[in-house]
Formats: sequence, structure tokens, C-alpha cells
Amino acid sequence: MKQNLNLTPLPDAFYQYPTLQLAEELLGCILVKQTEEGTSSGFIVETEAYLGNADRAAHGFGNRRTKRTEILYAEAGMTYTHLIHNHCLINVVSAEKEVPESVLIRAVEPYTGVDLMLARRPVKKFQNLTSGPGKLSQALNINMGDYGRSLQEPPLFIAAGKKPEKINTGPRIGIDNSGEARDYPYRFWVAGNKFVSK
DNA sequence: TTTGTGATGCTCT
DNA sequence: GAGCATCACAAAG
Repeated sequence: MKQNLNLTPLPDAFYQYPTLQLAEELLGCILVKQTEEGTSSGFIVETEAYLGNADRAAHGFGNRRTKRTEILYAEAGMTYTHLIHNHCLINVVSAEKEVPESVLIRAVEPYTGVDLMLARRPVKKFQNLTSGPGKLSQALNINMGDYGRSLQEPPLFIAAGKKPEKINTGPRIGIDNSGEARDYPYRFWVAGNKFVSK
């Protein structure tokens, strides 16, 4: 399959949206990763906003700045690859400088370079290829080498894609405690998409 | 029972 | 200060 589509990185202005809005706008966009073996990409179908200061799920709460989270304090449009155990989670840094907000990409729908993705992660069910944070990062070969990289130039960038017909929002999952933070509709996904983790 | 996920923590240079 | 690593719980089959 050819990929002659005009995959143009989104302009810097795109990342100037408020974090929550950016998370929604990101749905349907195309996450592109170029490697020596070729180019693989997918539609973003699930995102999650992380408001570092007021978000209980965001690690220790409050203002904890470490080497890992350092990039979150940078300006918008950067890539934040969080290496945790055997998995890699990819985030899009948003908000302005010194504001630790970002959008976590939880799931994508395979678009181009599917064969390449399958080669990296053999799965029996096609839906299992990228239906999760750890899966998609492995399928797209996203690693710490992408940490702090700009999302506006190859080999890793986000291009405009199709607009989702219907977007759902709701509370995030996996958060047991914390009163109000649990009900925050910080999670966005494309309604009815099979590649959404839930 | 197996696979996936979890904003980290520890050890070495 | 930077790089590298493991364990355990939960959800799905």
C-alpha cells in the first residue's frame, strides 16, 4: 500500500489550545513515526488529559518535577515518552512553559505501515495491535529516543487526519480514589471505535 | 491463566 | 545526575 497522502505536520498554533481542548482536537489526527524500515502511522482514537498540578493521577500530585517529567514543563508541541517498566507511553506536551500539562495518547487505529507494525508486535487479533498505550508505542516503535522531540518534524510528528464523527468524553479509568478528580471528564475517545481500550 | 498497564525507583558512572 | 530495571494488580479470554 502506498502512502502518498499529504501528511503534513500540524502547525505550532495547533498546540496552543488549552490542554482539554487539545486532547479533543487530537482525536482523528494521524500519529506518524518514520523508521529505517519505513513509515507507520495511525489515527488517534483515544486521549487523556493530564493536568500535572491538579491531577491526582499525575504521579505524586502537586509540583513534583523530576528528570522524567522535566519535559512537561517545556513548551507545547513536544513529545514526552514516558518509559515505565517494559512499556512506553507517549504524550503530547501542551500548555505553555512551566505548566506541566500534557495529553496522553492511549490508543490509535492502524493506518499505514500495518505490516511493519505487525512485524514488531505479532498479534492474532488485529484489534490488539494498537488498542492500548503500551501496544501502540511498540507497534509504532516509539521509544526514549523520541523523548523531547518536536512533533512538528520527522521522524515523529502528528498530521491532520479525519474528523471523528462522534466523540465521547468521560471520567478516566483506573483511578480509585480521590474524590473529585475521578469525575473529571479528562478522557476523550472516538465513539464506536474498536481500537479504544475500553 | 495470560497479557497488559502502571506519570517510578534504584544503581552505576 | 543519568540510565536501566523489576513486581504486582486488574481486566479479558
